Amino acid sequence: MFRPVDSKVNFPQVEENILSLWRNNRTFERSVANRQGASRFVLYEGPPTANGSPGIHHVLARVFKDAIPRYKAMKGDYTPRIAGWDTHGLPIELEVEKQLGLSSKTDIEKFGIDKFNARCRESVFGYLKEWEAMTERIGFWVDLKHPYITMNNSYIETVWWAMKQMWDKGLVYQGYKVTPHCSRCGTSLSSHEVALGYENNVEDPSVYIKFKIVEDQRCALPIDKPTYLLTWTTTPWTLPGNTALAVAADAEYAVAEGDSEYLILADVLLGVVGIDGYKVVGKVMGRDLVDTKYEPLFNPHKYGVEVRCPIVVKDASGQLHWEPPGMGPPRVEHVSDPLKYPVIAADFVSMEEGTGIVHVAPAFGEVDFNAQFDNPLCFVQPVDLQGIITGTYPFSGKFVKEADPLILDDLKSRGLLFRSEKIRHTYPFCWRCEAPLLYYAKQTWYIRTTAVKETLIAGNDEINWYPEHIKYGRFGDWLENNVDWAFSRERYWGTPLPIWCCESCGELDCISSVEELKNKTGFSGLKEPLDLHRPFVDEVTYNCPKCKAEMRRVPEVIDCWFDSGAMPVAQWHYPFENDTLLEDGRFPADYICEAVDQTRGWFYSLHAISTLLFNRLCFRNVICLGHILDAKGEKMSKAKGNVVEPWAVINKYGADALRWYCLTASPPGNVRRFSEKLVAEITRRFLLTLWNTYSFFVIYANIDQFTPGAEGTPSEPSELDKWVISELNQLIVDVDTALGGYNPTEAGRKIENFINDLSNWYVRRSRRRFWKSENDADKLSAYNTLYECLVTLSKLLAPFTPFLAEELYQNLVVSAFPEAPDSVHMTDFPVADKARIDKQLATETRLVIKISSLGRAARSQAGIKVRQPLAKVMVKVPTREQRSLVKLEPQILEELNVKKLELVGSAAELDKSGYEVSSEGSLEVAIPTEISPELAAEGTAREIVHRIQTMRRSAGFDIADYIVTYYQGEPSMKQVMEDFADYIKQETLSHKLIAGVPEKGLFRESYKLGGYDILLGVAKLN
RNA sequence: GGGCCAUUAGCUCAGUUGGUUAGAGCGCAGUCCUGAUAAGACUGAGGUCUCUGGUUCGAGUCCAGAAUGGCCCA
Repeated sequence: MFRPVDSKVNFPQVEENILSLWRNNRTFERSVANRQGASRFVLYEGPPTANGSPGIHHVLARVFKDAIPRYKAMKGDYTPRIAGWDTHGLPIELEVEKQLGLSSKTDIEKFGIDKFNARCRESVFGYLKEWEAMTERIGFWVDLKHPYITMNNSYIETVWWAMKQMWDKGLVYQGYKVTPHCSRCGTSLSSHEVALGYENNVEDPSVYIKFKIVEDQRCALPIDKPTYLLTWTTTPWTLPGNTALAVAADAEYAVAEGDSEYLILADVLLGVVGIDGYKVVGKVMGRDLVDTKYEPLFNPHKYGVEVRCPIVVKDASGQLHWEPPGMGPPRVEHVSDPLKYPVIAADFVSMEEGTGIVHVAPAFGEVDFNAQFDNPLCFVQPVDLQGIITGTYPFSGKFVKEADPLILDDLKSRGLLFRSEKIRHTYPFCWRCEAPLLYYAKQTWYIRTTAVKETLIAGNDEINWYPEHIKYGRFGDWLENNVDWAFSRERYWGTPLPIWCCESCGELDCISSVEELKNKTGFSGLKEPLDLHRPFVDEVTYNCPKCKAEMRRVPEVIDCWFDSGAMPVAQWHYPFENDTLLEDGRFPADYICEAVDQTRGWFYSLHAISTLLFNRLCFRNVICLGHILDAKGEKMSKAKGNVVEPWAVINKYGADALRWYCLTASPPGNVRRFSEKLVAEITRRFLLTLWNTYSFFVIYANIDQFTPGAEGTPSEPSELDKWVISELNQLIVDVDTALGGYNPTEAGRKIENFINDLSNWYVRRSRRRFWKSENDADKLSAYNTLYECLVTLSKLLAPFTPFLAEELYQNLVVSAFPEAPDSVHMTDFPVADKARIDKQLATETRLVIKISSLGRAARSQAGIKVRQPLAKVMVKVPTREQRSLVKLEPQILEELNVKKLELVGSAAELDKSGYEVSSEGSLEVAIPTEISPELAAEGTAREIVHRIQTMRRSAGFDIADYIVTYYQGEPSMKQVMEDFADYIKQETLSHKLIAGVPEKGLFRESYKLGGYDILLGVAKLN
């Protein structure tokens, strides 16, 4: 006996039961352990940034992370899966700042870095609990008891080791980077924070400035009047930092003559700028303006500001680098007056706004800054980190925005301001304090990833990307445009940069382990218990190996992307432990899966770090997921209130419904719109269809005491059985192939189609076989067949809907075979028996289904219900398909409720009157519309059976209860009851049919059938 | 400003190497079937396959450009 199954099911409840079964039996651990010794399949879990509750997009990723290893485990691989948590980083700091009401770095330092970091540590743990609960509930099997945690000392120590490897290879250097900087908070902002603070309709100056040419190299400009290059800017305060002007080489520039001067600007922008009173007297190509020299607007020598002249050099690998790329203070070279700045060519010059000549200030803009790599430029920084103008300008000491009008006044007085207007545009502000952000070049630590660029690109060739376009698209492009990794952050809660610097001579030293640190001469300051975070490691000092002065740690921490990218080694505390890691199969990963934003995040940091450290690939296969939007296609955000809460969905529909949605609803790489409706639809269309088939099987198998695998009556598979078994084996092939190719979506869709066919054709056409009273070979075959389908399905579904699969398996297999593995997740993945795949039978059955469909359409057109038997159905099919039809004739006769099938050769035979025809393509199906009295009587009998069946159900009888049926009606009704007595008794499990008024108190109903009245009553037999 | 992806019915998605009349599910209207079914069948309404060019005997499919949306980077 199988445990009885109610057709009314509460999936969340079923899942909770399975969860406790797994918990009690330690099923996950055992499903891994029982494959020990087999070849390893490695999943790297990209550690979620534990700075908030898990959202629906996290569920999506975790479901994809789960499905593939479950499949591989069933295929026989050893698949330990380790959880991980990303615990460092700015998002966590910001959350704590908010909790504590702090708003700047000064605030944090006043509060105390030790106390601040302690709060960060606490805050992270709060979220881990929630993540663990979610992870377990959605059935993501991963070892949560032994996770790697990026803030652990052992993890940090490996990150230090990794850093030192790169240091020793000469890949770490200090350089400059332009970052969005908040002058009030005294810190850079991450791009994410910048995105929070954009404001539209900000009023700013829109000014045209003239730069006077002092040396004309190539284009023979007129010399009778001064000549000016006309530029446009919205940030006048950056003008003192100007050291170059950029033009587009291929664009045409106009030389316009005015009363006392010539102006040069892009020809196509003449109309936009508007230069009334000037006359175009010549044209010059941008490339011919290059190397023209002009006079600084504000000569830094004159205003006490340093001029730095970085030098571009070629390194050993042929790469160009801006000097100083190494350690130590930036090189300063004396440049004597007269100071002249150059015109350069650049591809960022826009021909859509401005003048086609772009003001370049390397201290203040990223493109400006990067222009130095192509051209030797001076570097002038007249603004400090508080946003105050330095030097001795007339506007020194002012905040940059306040200096704007003073700068313009000064230029105007010197005749260099061509025009001054206002503009409204979008500009970023600090989301915390609303100060305008300044793009500002600051010193930063870099990893020279460009040194291994070619290896990074070559390594990518070996990675399988799903979807494929990421490989040479988003990821490949990213690698092609590789720039050195700016990996330091001026923050508190992160892996401290393990670099110590001599206070006196500037000597730098990179530390690779705690042990190494402790062995330094003059070492002191390390407290127990050991905590490798700030401020504790900041206390550690030792003697400079060169000058014996004190070595102190540099203040920065490491970008948390470096933490997570180091997980292949750091999770194992390599090389301090697990030193065989690289050879024993634990590296690289076979599979990783994250969303598409990780191309520049984790996908890159993994790839880069493993290439830098080992010159090896880090992952072989990667599924790259698209983002989830709300039902309207809008981004989910707390502010909009359109965030889907995963718990709500899971508690209502269950984890399997959500999992199935994630895996099959749309291609994984696409953006998807999520709505609860779609999960509800999956429950109805897929899960309930399967459940009903399962519950149907259990109900009848228990009535008939079917025992799977029992000896006895030999079963004789019908054509229907052979067909569904053929489809089942084909399904195994398809699902296996798709999952092997990292395509759960296609695999799932195939399963969905099969379950539809199983329920809506196999079971529908087989119902009578289960229902009939004889226990013959045909019935046994039906049971065996449906049983095989359901058991195989439970295994095929295990990676997708692990709960439902387990429920089926426990009831259908474990209960009947005590020696079987005690979980579906410990079984072997089904192997197709290709001998049982009959492609011809599949095609033939498709044809039968099609003909049945056309037959029903013809009935519908004629207005004759299926319950009314008809004499025949006439079918026109191509000759070669006629034989198939004869073989499968019984299926058509029963489905269409007709007495015989007639094959005809031409349409003319069908097209006579008295017939209703329905056709599609070359297929034509016709039914006679005439109903003989005999057929009508039989139809009435079936109608009566149907009514009695409905009454049985309404009366609440059990399916197997025997009853007595009473009837009273007009003579024709009575006649039918008598003529079809055996049939009616058999179909309705009526022990007797009694003519007479049904007793009062019985369940009774009166009907009008074909114009005649009949009163029916049913009573349960004791 | 650059790159990648998407755009097929009201909604969610299929649509193979270019080849009959572009499909499914949901939703809507109606009819039917049903002692497994919260289901199913049939019919109907609903498509300029985002647009514009091009290649071809033939384009939803290939090419070019544009629009809209999303993501990433500036």
